Amino acid sequence: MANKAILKTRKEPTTTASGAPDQRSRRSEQSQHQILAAAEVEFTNKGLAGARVDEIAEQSGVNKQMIYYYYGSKEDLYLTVLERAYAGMRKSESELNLKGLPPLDAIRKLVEFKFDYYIKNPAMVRLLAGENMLNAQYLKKSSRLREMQVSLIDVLQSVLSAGEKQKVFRKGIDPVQLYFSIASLSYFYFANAPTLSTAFGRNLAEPKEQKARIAHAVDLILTYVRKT
Amino acid sequence: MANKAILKTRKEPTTTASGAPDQRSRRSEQSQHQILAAAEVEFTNKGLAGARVDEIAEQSGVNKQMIYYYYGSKEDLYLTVLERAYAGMRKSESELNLKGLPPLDAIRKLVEFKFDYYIKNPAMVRLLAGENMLNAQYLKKSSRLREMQVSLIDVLQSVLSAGEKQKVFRKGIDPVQLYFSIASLSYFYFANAPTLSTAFGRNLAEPKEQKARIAHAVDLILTYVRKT
Amino acid sequence: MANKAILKTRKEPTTTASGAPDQRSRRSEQSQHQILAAAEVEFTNKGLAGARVDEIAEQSGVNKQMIYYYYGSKEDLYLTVLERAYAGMRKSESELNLKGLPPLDAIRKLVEFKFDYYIKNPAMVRLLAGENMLNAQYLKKSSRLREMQVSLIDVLQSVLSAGEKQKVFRKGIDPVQLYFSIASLSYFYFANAPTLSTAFGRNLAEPKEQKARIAHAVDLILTYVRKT
Amino acid sequence: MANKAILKTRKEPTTTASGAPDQRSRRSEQSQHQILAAAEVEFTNKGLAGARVDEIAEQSGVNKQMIYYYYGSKEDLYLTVLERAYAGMRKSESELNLKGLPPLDAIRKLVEFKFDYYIKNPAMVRLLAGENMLNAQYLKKSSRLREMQVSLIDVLQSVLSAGEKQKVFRKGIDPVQLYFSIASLSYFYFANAPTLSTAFGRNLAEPKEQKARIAHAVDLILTYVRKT
DNA sequence: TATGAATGAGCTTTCATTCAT
DNA sequence: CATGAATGAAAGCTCATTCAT
Repeated sequence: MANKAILKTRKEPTTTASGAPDQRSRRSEQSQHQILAAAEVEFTNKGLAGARVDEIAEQSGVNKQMIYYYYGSKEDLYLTVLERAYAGMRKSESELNLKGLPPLDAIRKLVEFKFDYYIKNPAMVRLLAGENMLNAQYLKKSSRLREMQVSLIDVLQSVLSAGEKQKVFRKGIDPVQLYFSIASLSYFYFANAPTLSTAFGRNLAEPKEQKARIAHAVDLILTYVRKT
Repeated sequence: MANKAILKTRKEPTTTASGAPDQRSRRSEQSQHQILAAAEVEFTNKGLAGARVDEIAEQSGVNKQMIYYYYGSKEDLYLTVLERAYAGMRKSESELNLKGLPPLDAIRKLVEFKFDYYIKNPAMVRLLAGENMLNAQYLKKSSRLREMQVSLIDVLQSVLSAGEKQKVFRKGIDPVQLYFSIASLSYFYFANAPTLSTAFGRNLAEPKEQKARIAHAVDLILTYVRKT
Repeated sequence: MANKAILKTRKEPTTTASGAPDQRSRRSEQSQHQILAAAEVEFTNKGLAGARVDEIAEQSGVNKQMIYYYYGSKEDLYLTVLERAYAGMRKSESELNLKGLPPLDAIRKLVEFKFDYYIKNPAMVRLLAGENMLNAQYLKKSSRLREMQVSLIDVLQSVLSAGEKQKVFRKGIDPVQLYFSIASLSYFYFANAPTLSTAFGRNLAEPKEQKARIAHAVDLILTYVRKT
Repeated sequence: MANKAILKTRKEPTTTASGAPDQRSRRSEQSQHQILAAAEVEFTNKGLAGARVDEIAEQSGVNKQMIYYYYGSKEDLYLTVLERAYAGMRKSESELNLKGLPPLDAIRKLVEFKFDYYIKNPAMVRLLAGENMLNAQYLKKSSRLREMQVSLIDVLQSVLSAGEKQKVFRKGIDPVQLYFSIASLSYFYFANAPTLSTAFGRNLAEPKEQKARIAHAVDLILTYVRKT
């Protein structure tokens, strides 16, 4: 538990040391970074229950005890990995700048961005899947995670309003429902690639398959929002 | 491993005993059924790695050894649970009878069915999520699972052709892409309900939310297929 | 434990039913025989600790419970196998009829018999090895086994006396020591064949190797007893 | 399996640390040594199948997990015990220095050495017996064991040649056959002491019995090699 | 900070034995 | 006599965590 560890010995990870870090903290930062990198791989591949602390230690090249020194427990380490993954995604979303685009282009870009993000960050899909298997209990537990806004809804609302005003979009589109749909189309493809590839005898990881899928999704969404 | 167990002493589960089962086999069947029921709950809630054989034994009210007697190993039991879940879903799909309906109604029914199935069989979503985390390795391993056809594609193809002929559907819709989209919309909603509910501060498990979601999904898909 | 079982439900094995056995006892006898045959193989191959009751049941084609019905416990079954093996060997020894032969021929025959017996009854060697690993505890426990005389010592004594009288043997040969030596030469070769074959890169199970070995042993022993 | 463990996390036992071992490795070495000592007793007394890891842990006074930490598995631990026992015996054999002795003395010394070694290393006999029950499978598996030469054959060959040249030995003695005979006489006596003591009502472990036995064996072998 | 060693609870699985029919 | 089902103790092994330096 995160709480337990904090009450005991958990060192605040030296993520953003103000001023110039000396040699010691630089080495420390490197260790922490290596642990996180290995942990992300391990948790991503095997989930929280399936992940092994020994494996993370070995893969990171760092002594096992250091994991406890820096992160307190396996669960806390998992939480840190999860927080960073969410933070990275939120950051990318916030850098999208859809508002400046023509509404149709904005929607297209959003759909493509969603697919793109999972292609470039496959860990995210699996971390989400794992966290959902755990009923989002770590997401709920983390104050840092709870603070992260899903800013896209507001942006989407703006885009929809603009599109409506410009008479290119139909009226009354619920931004949350639309966002869910866009999220569904992108997430599902990557999260279920293993079973789908097996059941359909196609390799969904191939770029060609991915492009066709994205094109279809864009088509589907744009057809929906467009004023007929 | 299924193979290992079969090579040893695994009893063939008495699924379909020809003729009237006597008292003994009836009790045996009951034990097997109780094990399966408890196993489904456990694997669904915690995944393969997180599931505990002890817990399955306790919840099923059956001696732990019986699990090994009937199913050989934890992995084999998981595989059996997975096979049954898939079989149940395929069976439901095969009973859909979409071909007799007007094309638009058929598509609507298919979308609603997908949502409905997950509402009534929440285990399926989580088993799929878990199996995808394991890269579909058990799906690949099982010959029974590999044989199960995804019959819906053919049906969907027929419906699309009919709709096209009747000039109610647009031309050139890829049935697989459309099926993926329908599957995405339904699966995502349930698989990601925990994180979505947390992040959006809404309880997606509420019937009202579900109905709104289904309506949106139907709208999205029908708008797409309809000839404009 | 044999004692425990006898106090409870152990059926006296129907080994020698006086008069004509009816159908029931014939089937019973067959079951018992099949169990014993499979048990001998299992205990011979794996020793008492390594043997599996399940395996004996499967190999014998008899229900596992029958093993307990007839023999009480795994240990009792082992004891029965051991007793029968010893009895068979003692019987063969008693049928040797060395006394009628010229002393030198008698000794030669004894040596050859010892080798021969292990060739034809390889189980005996391994049962002896196993029982020695257990510090002969079952041999000690069994009254039937304790009663079995090693009649060969008396015979050997007679042969040595005769040889001495006929001036073909040296004087003062200790029959027990000589017997031990003969037993050593034969037993060792078979009991240690696996490690010897491996360490020396020769296959001691080959007839040619065996014949050479027997010839040497005969030579060794006869050279010893002969009057010079 | 040795391989499996090595592929995983088995620590290389710190047998010969170059340089001065610090306190930490000294404690580690002690733990490893205690485990080995207890394991030798357990495997010697009960064989591989009968031995209990719990018992080894308890007798060694070391946490059970340490056994897996240092040796990987029960089988690997057994293999290590076996390797060490063989290595010790081969080392003693190599230190015999028979070549400098008069041929008859050399043979006598060899016979006495064989008996002596088993008297001083009773574990060896039982480990050999156990390994033979397992068809020498660990002996075969171990590359270290396969490399250990049975140097005595060469030495024996030299001695026999010298004896022949000096006209004290008969011609044409096969060194391997002679070695087998010497090995038989010594091994059998100790390996079968439990059953022999029981069957003959004598306690073969008594020094007096042992001395008489050795004298007989020496007599037997020397009579054989001597030129008449 | 860093490391190897150690711990104890708990995990999956095995096995001899017994029950109930 | 015979059978499949059931039992409980214990086996080998794993794993997150902590100790000691």
